[in-house]
Amino acid sequence: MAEGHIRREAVSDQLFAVLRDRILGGELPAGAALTPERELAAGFGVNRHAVREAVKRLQQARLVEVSHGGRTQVLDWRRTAGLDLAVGIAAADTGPTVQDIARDALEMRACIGADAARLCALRCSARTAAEITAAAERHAHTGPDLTELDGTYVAWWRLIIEGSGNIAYLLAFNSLVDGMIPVADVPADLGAAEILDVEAHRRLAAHIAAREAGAAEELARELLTRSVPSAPRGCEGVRR
Amino acid sequence: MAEGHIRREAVSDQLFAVLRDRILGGELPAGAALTPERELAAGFGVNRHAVREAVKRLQQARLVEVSHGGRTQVLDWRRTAGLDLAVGIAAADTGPTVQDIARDALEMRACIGADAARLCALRCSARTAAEITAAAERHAHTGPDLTELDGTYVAWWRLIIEGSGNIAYLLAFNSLVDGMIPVADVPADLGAAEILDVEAHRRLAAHIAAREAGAAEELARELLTRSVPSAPRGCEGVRR
DNA sequence: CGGAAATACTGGTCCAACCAGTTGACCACT
DNA sequence: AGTGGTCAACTGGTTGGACCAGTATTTCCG
Repeated sequence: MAEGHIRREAVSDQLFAVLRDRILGGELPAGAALTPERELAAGFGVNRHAVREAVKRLQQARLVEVSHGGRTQVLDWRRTAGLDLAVGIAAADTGPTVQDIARDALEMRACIGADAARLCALRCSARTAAEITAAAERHAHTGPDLTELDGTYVAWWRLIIEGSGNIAYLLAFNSLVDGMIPVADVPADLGAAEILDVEAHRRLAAHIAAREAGAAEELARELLTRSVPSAPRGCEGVRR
Repeated sequence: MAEGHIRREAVSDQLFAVLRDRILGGELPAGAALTPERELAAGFGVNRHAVREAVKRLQQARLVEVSHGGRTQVLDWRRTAGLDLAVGIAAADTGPTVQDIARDALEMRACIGADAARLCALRCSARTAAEITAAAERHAHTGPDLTELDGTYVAWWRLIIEGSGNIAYLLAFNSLVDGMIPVADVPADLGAAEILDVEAHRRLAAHIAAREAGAAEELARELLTRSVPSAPRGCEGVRR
């Protein structure tokens, strides 16, 4: 069972990744016309249906605009693409580095997590508050395995986000968790001070149970910003 | 030309919407097996490729998990789906109402917008700060047309978000703007006090230009929370 | 020259296979 | 009885070709 699973990636998935990276990398600039499906199929030596599946995904990611009969146009991803694309941007070799994206995601996590803690203290049921307390305790007694710890930690935060009653936060949380899996190094490096601080988790759970919204928000923000590198990055924000 | 253009939605798009709503509506619970592609094609009277394109989109939205040879499994969207799905959730007749989603999105907008204003004051270039000031002025002199006003207002906020240098914020902003278009009623109702307060926009731009991060954050939060209904919604947060 | 018709694209859909994995029933062997 | 292998019947993945439905371009007539 030690053997790694030999996963053969589907053709349309590979194609999607290639086209996505071309767009995010600037090789296909906004406004340009995407190569026609038939040409792409011929060029990559695959069937047109596979190309169509890939293009359909580009369309859903709002990276292109497809018009029946006309040409498929490349959109400006900075203006249209959604949060689910963060992982793809990191994958593209051009533009922001993985570290940049990771920092941004951590910043967003702190911002949303703090507000979710506040809302959770305001709105969650007593039962949910008890669950959060129990989960904090469970996390405190989790073995030294870092992967396992990370799992219980994420599960704990999920409870808080769910308790906030804000579905947008929940979905954004999903996007961040899912997108940061391939960038798992960062939490391992900087997150120890956050994940291992059992006492802070207990206190945050207590704040929520006591309905102390302000204190919960403050503590959550402090806890979540420990992992955010306060790097003096380039002055002009979003770079290409 | 008076006839409204009869836009024939693509078959795969309709199919995607139907399956998505079935999943979000709970008709296809998490863990259940999706009907095989061939059966779906036969049942809907369409070609299997159209079904495949729809399923591929479900997969990208992380609503299902497809395994070659095995059955396609329905996932728990509350644990996997990303922010781009917010609009779909509102469309499903079961679960949260459109008002719920709108409130959540407005809350998230306030949370991110405030932090983006803070970061923008800290990190944006002088040129960007000048652009933000100019855009605020431009917005102040925009005609009484509400749609037009909304456009300049969104454009102004986009500058601030971009100036924050956080790509995650930018993408989430895109998701929110894009997702709230079909729910445009809410801003029209409650957003007047926010959109029309030209003076506050000028002050916020000035705070950013003066690098007063704290003041910028505070004002942005106050401005953005005007539209958030402080409704005493159900106690237990995320409902099905 | 202007505008309508013909033409050459592009994406959208369909049919009919076949390849490639998974599953489970069945049977032979230990 | 339990174990292991074989095989048939699913499942999704891919291919080819054909045709429909819109759009863009060219052509050609008035």
